[in-house]
Amino acid sequence: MNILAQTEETLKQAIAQAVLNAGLVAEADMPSIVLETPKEKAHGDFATNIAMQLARVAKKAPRQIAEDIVSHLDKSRASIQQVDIAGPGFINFFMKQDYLGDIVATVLEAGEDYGRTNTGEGQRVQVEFVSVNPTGDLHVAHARHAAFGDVLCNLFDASGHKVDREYYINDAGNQIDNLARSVEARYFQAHGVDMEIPEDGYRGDDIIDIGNTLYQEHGDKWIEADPAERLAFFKSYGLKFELNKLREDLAEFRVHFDRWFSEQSLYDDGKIEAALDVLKEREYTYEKDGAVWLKSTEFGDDKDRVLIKQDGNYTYLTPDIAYHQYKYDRGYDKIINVWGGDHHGYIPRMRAAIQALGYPVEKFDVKIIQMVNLVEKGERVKMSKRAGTAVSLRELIGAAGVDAVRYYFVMRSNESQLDFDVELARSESNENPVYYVQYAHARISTMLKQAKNKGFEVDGAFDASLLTADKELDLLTKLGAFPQVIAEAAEKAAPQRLTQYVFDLASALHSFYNAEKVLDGDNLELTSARIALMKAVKITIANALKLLGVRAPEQM
RNA sequence: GUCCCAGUAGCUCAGCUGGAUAGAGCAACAGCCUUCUAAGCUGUGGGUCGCAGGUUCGAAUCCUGCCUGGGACGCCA
Repeated sequence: MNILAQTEETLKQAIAQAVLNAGLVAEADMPSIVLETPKEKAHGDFATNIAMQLARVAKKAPRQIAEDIVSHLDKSRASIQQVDIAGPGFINFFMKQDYLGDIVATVLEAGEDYGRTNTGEGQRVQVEFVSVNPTGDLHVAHARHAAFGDVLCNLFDASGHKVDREYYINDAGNQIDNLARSVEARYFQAHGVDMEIPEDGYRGDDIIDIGNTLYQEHGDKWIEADPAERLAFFKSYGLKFELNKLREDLAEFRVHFDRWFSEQSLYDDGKIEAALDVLKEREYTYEKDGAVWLKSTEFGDDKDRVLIKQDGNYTYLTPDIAYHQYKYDRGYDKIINVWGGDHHGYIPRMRAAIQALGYPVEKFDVKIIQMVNLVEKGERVKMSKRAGTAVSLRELIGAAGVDAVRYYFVMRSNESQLDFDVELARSESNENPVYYVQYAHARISTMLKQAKNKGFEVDGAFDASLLTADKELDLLTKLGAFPQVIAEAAEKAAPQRLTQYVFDLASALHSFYNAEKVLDGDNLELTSARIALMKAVKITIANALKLLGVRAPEQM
């Protein structure tokens, strides 16, 4: 439990009690008390708008209500120093100076656990993300998915959820046959035969690699082989090759999955049949034009969807329904999919399918990641995966580094399109906020080293009440907010809150650094307190960066 | 035509459950290193929050309509 939240809770209770004592409203009609931290210092440490909220019910002017509340407030209860009424009816609270005093000790004691909360109450969350077809390289847009999904999972974990990260491998559809035929063409090309890549084939460099590797390992063996046998082998070979590459690239990007789930396994284990049986039993399917349809319109979809095509094959949707049934059967409290903006139209039919299966659709949620446009010299670069002109994740990492790429992609709202300027990400300059934050961490490291070298007590007792300078109070307030930032970022699935926070914290640190001297031989008491403060800031920045999957360097 | 996302400072973007004078970075301008890392700090200028209505004590935020840009509307995946 963190200090700030406790203080706020006590304060809220005191306010609620005052409202009741003033007879403004019946207990049943009591609105929830909202506390905010004002931007202006003149508006106190906390403020509430409760008087305005009550204006209607109590049929009184907000300022009058505010006065009633204040006169019934038990100031002794919550470290309140002073209360003001301001503006249209805000009640501003100025806290006793030491209300922030325990924060440093709390942070130091919690260490790398500082910031963790249990707001998730152990709920089990499953997050499926990336899930790129194993037919080519991960490119820029996938990097955004990977960074977002991974940080989201970290946030869930840090806020008391139990998370499973899952990658759905599309290893059963047409595209895998296309992969096999593309590999075949590259294999023959490696042999010197000018076989063309099929129309729907993949033209990425990775396929050339596969063809060459295959040719080196197997020589001419497959040239004269039975075509069906050859394709079957090339399919499984290509799949393995691609999956390994995906795994390695993601690992390098510091993204790991708890489970790689094979679409093919849904066929092999009869899960698709089972799901179809349920849909049929519940009478949400019908036959028309030689195909089997799902009555998704009964659940708000624009039109019904085909489950089994005229040719007897499943559409993409069908195994995916079985997959989601299986997710539900595993007992998750939340099932989250991270999809690209171009798939948003897929959401209504998936929701419909879940309801048709008889499962609670509230558990299902989709986070949409909008497009990434690559920008070079101010102009958008057209990318095409099929044509092989997309910039791969690997190239991106090579150019800008994992830290910068991850930070950059999580910095903005996932729902906004993003222009990614390669040169900007590449530039190790002040345009890159990740360096700014890392620098703050490294700066503290250096200070602490200096402190040791100069013989200051680094791990001793300290008196936090000496931390009264503006910049210190600013740091303390920000430190105290960290657990709440994590909880809110998780709840709203908004990792950009975390980058924003850690940037602000770094900013406060730099500002403090330039305003005050930490190591002061003439004031050992204050020095001890400030060293403790620095350690707390360092821990908090490191914890935040860890959630972002960004390194916290000791020196730069 | 229907649906989704976006439109906020010159540029890139934040903006919480509706709150007080709408923020940050970059760019521009003016300062700060014999002192713990100047990859930093301090200050200045810069805004009809796309447009028009509505809801209310109060709207960048919620509702409706419209405009602009992007995306999606398949028995592809």
